[in-house]
Amino acid sequence: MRDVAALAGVAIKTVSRVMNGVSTVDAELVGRVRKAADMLGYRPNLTASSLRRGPGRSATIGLLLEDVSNPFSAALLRAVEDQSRDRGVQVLIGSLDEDPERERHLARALIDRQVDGLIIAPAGQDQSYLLSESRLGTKIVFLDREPRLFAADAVVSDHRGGAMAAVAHLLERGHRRIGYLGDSLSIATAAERFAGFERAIERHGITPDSRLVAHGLRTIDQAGAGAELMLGQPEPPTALFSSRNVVTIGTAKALHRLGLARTVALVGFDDFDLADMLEPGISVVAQDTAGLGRLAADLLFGRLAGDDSPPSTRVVATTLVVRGSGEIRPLPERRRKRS
Amino acid sequence: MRDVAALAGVAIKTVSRVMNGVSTVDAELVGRVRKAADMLGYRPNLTASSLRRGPGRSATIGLLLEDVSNPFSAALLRAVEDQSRDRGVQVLIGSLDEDPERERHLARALIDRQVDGLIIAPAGQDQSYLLSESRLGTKIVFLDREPRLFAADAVVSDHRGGAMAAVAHLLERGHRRIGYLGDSLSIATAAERFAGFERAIERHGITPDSRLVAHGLRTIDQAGAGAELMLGQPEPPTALFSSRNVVTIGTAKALHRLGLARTVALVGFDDFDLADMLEPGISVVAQDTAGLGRLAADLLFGRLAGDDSPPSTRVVATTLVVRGSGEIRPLPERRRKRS
DNA sequence: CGGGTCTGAGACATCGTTGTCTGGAGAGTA
DNA sequence: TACTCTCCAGACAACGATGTCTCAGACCCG
Repeated sequence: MRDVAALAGVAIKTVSRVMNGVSTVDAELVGRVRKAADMLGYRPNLTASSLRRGPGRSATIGLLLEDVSNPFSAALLRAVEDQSRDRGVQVLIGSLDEDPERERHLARALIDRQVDGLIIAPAGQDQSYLLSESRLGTKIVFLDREPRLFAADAVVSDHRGGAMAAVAHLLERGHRRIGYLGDSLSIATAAERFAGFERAIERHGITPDSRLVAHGLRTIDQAGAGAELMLGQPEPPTALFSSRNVVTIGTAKALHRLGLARTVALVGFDDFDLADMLEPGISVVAQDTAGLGRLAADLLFGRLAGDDSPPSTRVVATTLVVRGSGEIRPLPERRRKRS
Repeated sequence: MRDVAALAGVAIKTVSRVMNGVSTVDAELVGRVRKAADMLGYRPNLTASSLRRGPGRSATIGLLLEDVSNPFSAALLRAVEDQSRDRGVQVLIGSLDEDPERERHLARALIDRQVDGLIIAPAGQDQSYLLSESRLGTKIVFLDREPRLFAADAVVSDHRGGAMAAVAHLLERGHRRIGYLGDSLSIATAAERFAGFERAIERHGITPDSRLVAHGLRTIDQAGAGAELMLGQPEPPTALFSSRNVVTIGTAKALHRLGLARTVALVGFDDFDLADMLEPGISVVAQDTAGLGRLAADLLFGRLAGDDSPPSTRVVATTLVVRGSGEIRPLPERRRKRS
């Protein structure tokens, strides 16, 4: 910058004015400075710029997700990136892998890099550590899961409502023994979905049966094993609700292995690629991933633009996608027993 | 920092030394400073630090991929992130969507933010613009595709060799009319894969037939339409090679629609989730995505650590994954004509 | 023709750190 | 005891940019 100023024969400050498009600069000087900058290949140093300008001006935000290589997180990332691109904002990312320790660590690392804002899909049960961290002015928005012990905007899917809709769909088709397969209850979204499952069957006057509930399924293989176990019982379920796409896939594989893919109904939470290509197609409750990411980014940029209304949580609706597996009806009692 | 120094009764510089773990500080002072920093909730400003330290010390790198929400890119991202995490380095990301303009724009934006290094899966045909950009010391490594008109390290899959292996696999099963379905030839990797396809069939003494070649397929639907068109010809292919996972999926769908899934063989380039759950399972040439990402990150960190050997390209082997669709044999000539 | 207003460019200080240099205190040696 | 050497903390300047203030000159009006 000093060199540009020297070459153009003006003060450093004038170069700064030109680069920032300040209108009170003489047209001839603008031309001289531009030319000098081009000749020298000058590029402004945004690090220095954001240091001087102070908080909230680095044009960089942070995004912490469960795992950027998982399709759900990847879709959120892409939506946030698209909203940021229009504003010239860059995105720093991190994967948490359900590790609360890593959540704290990465949130700090990003705040230390002076991100203007942070969007977090939290792994832990307690975000109070952000109280001190956010004092420097970093704006924070939560995505997919609400914060605990910390007040901030959040954007979440209607986990409970979506789960209720899925289970109601099975109940309407005559199922009474519906199995639940899901991830650990310590994950807030899994707990919400399970709550929706319970509420739906209780509304139908059905008593929950602990033999038809499996928690803690984290991988395709675990889910498959869990499903086989549940279906191998004396009085197996006639329909299954799985609370997560990994679990849905594992369950679908198990049904295929057991030859029950056209006999036992299945509705999963979370859509996934190729769900429509399996036989039968897998019915799911789909989240509006693009909408979630977009809304979270919009809220964050709103805060950065000065919005200081009280924090609120936005709930985004889910959609039931009918593809075949969820529309299978239960076999009449006698035939099922005979088989 | 000033406040910490005041509270601990030492000079600012001593606080700096303590925070950076310089060993020549008296143990008692270290204790005092630590305590004061904790009390005030002091966090160092890495922006200022990297400004003062100069280039190559921001502990941030940039990663430009085709589209972070596509599983291939997402897997690369995750691998790079994992390598970076161990070194306390954060990752800025960007999606290029095959747009050379955006590639230049984002590369600049990241360099302006003083990233220490940049890993790029380039969209354009010409990376010479980086000559001037990289003068400030940013190290650059290419991933998935080699640079043009710019010398730098690159890590790529063996696109040509993998395609040849896939086609050879079909030839070994007796196929002579093998169709090619792929993305635009202007994409370097697609061109390489097509070259592998051509080489393999020519080695077998088969003359390429332009009716069995379709380029420019970018979406699942386009691929499906392309496959239907090719299979509807008077002398349709008995086997298909698709050069990309999106195309493979579209093609598989088309085969299902036409009832040919168990008649026409299919091998795709790129693995994808659930390829093993379809009927038949889809045989593919799989890339070692984790290995590609890891190697690119390692090369970059090597450069940042001072390695200044001449740039080189590393080629990572592919693996043929047998699942059923690629092992279908051609129907005897008479039966095929009759059907 | 003089005083006041307005426009636009430069000097200066500053953002939060860290590299370099200086200097004082303590230890070891002759 | 005096001198040198070592060790460690502090003063200072600088990284690259920008907010604030000042001031020179053009312009206008009475």
